[in-house]
Amino acid sequence: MPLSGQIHRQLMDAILDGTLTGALPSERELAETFGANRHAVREAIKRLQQGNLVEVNQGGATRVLDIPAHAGLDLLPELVIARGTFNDEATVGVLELRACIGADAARLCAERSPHVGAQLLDLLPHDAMSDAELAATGAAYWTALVTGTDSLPYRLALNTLMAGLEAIDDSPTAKHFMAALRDESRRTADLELLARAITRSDPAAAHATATRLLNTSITAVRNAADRP
Amino acid sequence: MPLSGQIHRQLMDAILDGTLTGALPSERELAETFGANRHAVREAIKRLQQGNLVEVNQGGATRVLDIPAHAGLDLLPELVIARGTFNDEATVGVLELRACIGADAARLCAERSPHVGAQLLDLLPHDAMSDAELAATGAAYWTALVTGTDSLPYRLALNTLMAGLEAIDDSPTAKHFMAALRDESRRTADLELLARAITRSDPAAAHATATRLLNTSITAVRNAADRP
DNA sequence: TAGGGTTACTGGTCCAACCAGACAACGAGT
DNA sequence: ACTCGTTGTCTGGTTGGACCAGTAACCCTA
Repeated sequence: MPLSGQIHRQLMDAILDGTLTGALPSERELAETFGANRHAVREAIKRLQQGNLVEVNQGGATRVLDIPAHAGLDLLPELVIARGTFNDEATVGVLELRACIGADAARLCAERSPHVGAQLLDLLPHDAMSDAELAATGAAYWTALVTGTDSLPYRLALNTLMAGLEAIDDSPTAKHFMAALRDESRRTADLELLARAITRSDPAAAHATATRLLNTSITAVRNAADRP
Repeated sequence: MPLSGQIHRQLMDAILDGTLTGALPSERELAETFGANRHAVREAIKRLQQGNLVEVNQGGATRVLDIPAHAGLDLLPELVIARGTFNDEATVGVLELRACIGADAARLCAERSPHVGAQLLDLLPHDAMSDAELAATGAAYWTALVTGTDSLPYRLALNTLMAGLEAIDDSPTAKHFMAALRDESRRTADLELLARAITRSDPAAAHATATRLLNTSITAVRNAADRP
């Protein structure tokens, strides 16, 4: 990993930990403590700034912002694996958000792009698939569905949420989450039902089926989290 | 605006225009064409990288990524005012997303934090309010409601969506959008109904009321867009 | 013609300055 | 003793030039 990337990560972790609050040390100081050049530090800070984690003032100090009040959804991947360990609460939140948006996307897709239903039928999982293939097929399924909404914001929201969920892979403490998501990808019956609802332009059925499908994972994960 | 910020903006615009595709010119070239130092260019590119707009490879070229496939929701502000002029289609998408998430947040808030209802009653608009006060009160209302979901992801989603809608301010071609959003903030009756549904822990009513409230703005905006 | 090595390009890092804005400490005037 | 302006020193912003570290294309050889 490039040096500026390492610095970015360490600063990010410190901010999410709460280790780093208020005013950051000066760029010159940070450069010295990290044993790096000031430019490397600046590039790291530029990325934090882009993520609305810090506020930079020429002449004044760079300050850490209140995360819940200022950060955007692109923080999800960091949140899910914050503090080095897996963060159950945040991940359930991501799944809830996904259920809400996914169901609405299904509705819009049924309204606007019924022809996508046929594509979705080609993206149903088989029993013979490996875990990796399963994940890829699942991602392709939802990508196609969301593309059918004809709405770039929905598409971007899917990207952001999937990035958040992919962060789970990096954490060994999250096996039950992975398992629950795999189980969801294997629910061929519901996935097919959803595809057919879209094909026949039935927004209400699409919404209902998607809600059921996506909420099942949430309860599965909740149960697994309670008895680990 | 800092120089690196200007460069960032120009590159971003060129990417969203489709003017800039495939491989970017080298950092040294860009520095020369912008009449700036290479470090300034690098900082701009670091921000593009953080937004998943470009892919940087040491030794190889920096390439523009496929935006719908890779960018995240934090791109919304840029999207709404892309190409210098206002982008109706994207903005309607943002409103739809907001309606979907806002209604779900209302449901969760009613389930988990009924006490927030009282706060919301204090954040109802008065007739005497100026446009700025109205906007501030509206923002505070939804912030309090989303905080009641006890879910950081929902909070971050709100931040991202509000950032997208605030970008409208910068565009003079979007008066009808501004007007529609102001009208929404003035719908005291529905806002109060929603607050009371939350107070009495009635998720279904909260969801329904929020949906009605938020969808009204969408149709209002659609009508205004058709007859400008 | 197929292979490998050289070379010219890419981004990554460093150093050492200097510019520009903010802010606090200090001293003159009241 | 208090107020207010000046000034010094801190902050981030920008510059130039140099070198390291990869990639990829090119050319020369077997």
